[in-house]
Amino acid sequence: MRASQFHLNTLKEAPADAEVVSQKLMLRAGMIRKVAAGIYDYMPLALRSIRKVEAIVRSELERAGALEISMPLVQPAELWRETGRWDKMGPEMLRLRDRHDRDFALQPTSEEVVTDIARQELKSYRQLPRNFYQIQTKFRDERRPRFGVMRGREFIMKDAYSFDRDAEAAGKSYDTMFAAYHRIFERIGLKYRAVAADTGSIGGDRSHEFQVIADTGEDALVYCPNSDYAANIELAEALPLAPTRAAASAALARIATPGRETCDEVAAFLGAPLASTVKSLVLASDGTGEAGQTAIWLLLVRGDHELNEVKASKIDGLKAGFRFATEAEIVDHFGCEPGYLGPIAPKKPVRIVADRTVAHMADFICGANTQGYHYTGANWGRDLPEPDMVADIRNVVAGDPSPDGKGLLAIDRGIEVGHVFYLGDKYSRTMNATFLDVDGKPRFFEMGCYGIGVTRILGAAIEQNNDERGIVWPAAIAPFEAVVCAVGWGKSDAVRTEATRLYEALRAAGVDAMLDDRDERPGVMFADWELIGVPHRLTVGERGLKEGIAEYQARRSGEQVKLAPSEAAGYVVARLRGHADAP
RNA sequence: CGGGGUGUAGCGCAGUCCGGUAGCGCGCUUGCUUUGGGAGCAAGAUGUCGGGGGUUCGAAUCCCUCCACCCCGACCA
Repeated sequence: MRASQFHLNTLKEAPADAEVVSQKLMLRAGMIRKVAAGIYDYMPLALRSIRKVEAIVRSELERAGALEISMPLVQPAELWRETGRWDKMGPEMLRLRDRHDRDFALQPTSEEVVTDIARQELKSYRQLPRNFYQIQTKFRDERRPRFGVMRGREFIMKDAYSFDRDAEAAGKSYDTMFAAYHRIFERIGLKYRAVAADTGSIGGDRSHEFQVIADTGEDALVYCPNSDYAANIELAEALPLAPTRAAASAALARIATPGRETCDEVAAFLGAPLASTVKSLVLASDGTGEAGQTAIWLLLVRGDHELNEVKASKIDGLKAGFRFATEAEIVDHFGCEPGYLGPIAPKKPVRIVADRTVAHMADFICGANTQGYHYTGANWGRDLPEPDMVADIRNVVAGDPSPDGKGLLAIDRGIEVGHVFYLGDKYSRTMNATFLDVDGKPRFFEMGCYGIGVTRILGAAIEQNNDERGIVWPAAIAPFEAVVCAVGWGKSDAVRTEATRLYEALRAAGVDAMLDDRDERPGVMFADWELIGVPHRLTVGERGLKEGIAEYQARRSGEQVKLAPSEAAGYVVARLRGHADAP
């Protein structure tokens, strides 16, 4: 490709509404254009990268035995009604009506349609296992789309669905896809981590997210550096930080703590460690109390810990859903406004759930359920009854013991770019999708689903790989692998000849190369290609040619090498393909 | 959905308080000069000032209303 024939449109300044670095850089590089909130044009540069990601995904999925299909973007409501998701999905699913007033949805995912395919196409166990995938535009009407392609409403996703005769076979399909995902992200060239993820209503332990490591990621990834333990913080088990409860040594005392409403403020005021305080969080679950009333819950975590809402949602009584209590409900049950709440003698009965660590605390500090007062020296069993329930309800923090007992946990931030999930018969059962097994009896398919956010990968790659000059693409998904910058294209026959020869040599060697023949000043060319993030650059100019050199520069390291023009193309090829004899 | 904010040229912004018919930088066009890190000079083009309504002799500016976008929160996974 020649730059004079290509479409380049770089900006010195990013649009003011761009928030994260990947969004700013993609806009500045002219890769994407915003059309509406969370909806973008993919310009030629972006589409080249997208196609490269897709090609890697395709080749690894085909190798894993998956078969590509394409399911409709516009899907009839009747299929979604079969599984109940027409109602459950809520406004995130964009709905539309056709001219006959029939309901349709823009696909946010395709379990219903693919299960419908399976129940019609897969009649016999002899046809199993089968794995269908598509790379398709998805639409999810996010309440707050942001971060460019990282959380768009319209995006490109690869979604695969496996069908097996039983759970064991489904486990093998899962493992196959798990391995394929590892190969995919290795080939793309990103630092990533596969972590155990929450399985929601399906249950079991078969769900992993593939997370690109980036400080700006929305997810927290917990891992143990000494073992293979890795989990999303939503799931990561928090052990009690003391193996047993120490004996009480202090007397209960009610202390005036005027205006100190947070654990931080109270600890500082009392000169006590934050870890000696207990934080009170009040939840409400509607319809689960006596006579169908709203039940009020008091959840206790140590002052320096945070509530984990996914874990809370697994407590009996909160499974059907919960919300934070209103201030009126809090005053009604505790006789006191938030800031001074505690588990000792609330005004009305509440269900008290203590985090494991809190259950092992002695002589702790908590609110006194009286405006302006806290207790110190509080002890379970002496000053208040044992908690109604002890559970793991907090987020782990770095330095916590690993659940596998092999060391201390560390935390990274990550961007979820892939998810593998064992579905069981959740969809096949509700949609009555069966095959005839070897014994001649119909059985429900055991299913798995596997997603990769193709467009999100671009954003994640940039979040992980950028510097003050712009994007630093991994070569495998860069829009171009190398660029030849011709300095003085318009006036020098020698430059034109040599730059063209280098470009042709790169192309002949299979390099996806760009020839910058725009006759721009060198600073303009360099700035453009550094912003766009092309990994390898060769510069040919009259000055260098007189000295018999072409200049190489690596985008990531900035390393510069002077080369004989005859060796320059080979040098780039060696660096790209990682040959052992690379200089 | 609640709260806050912003809409002026392709991008970044000033002008709005205090009404007088729109400007700056980048980008774009043409010419000349320049040519190894976002060139210089000169001449130009590009705006329904987010839309609609109102007040006024006159509205980017004041009032009403709608819309879009952004942020925070809640919600969702």
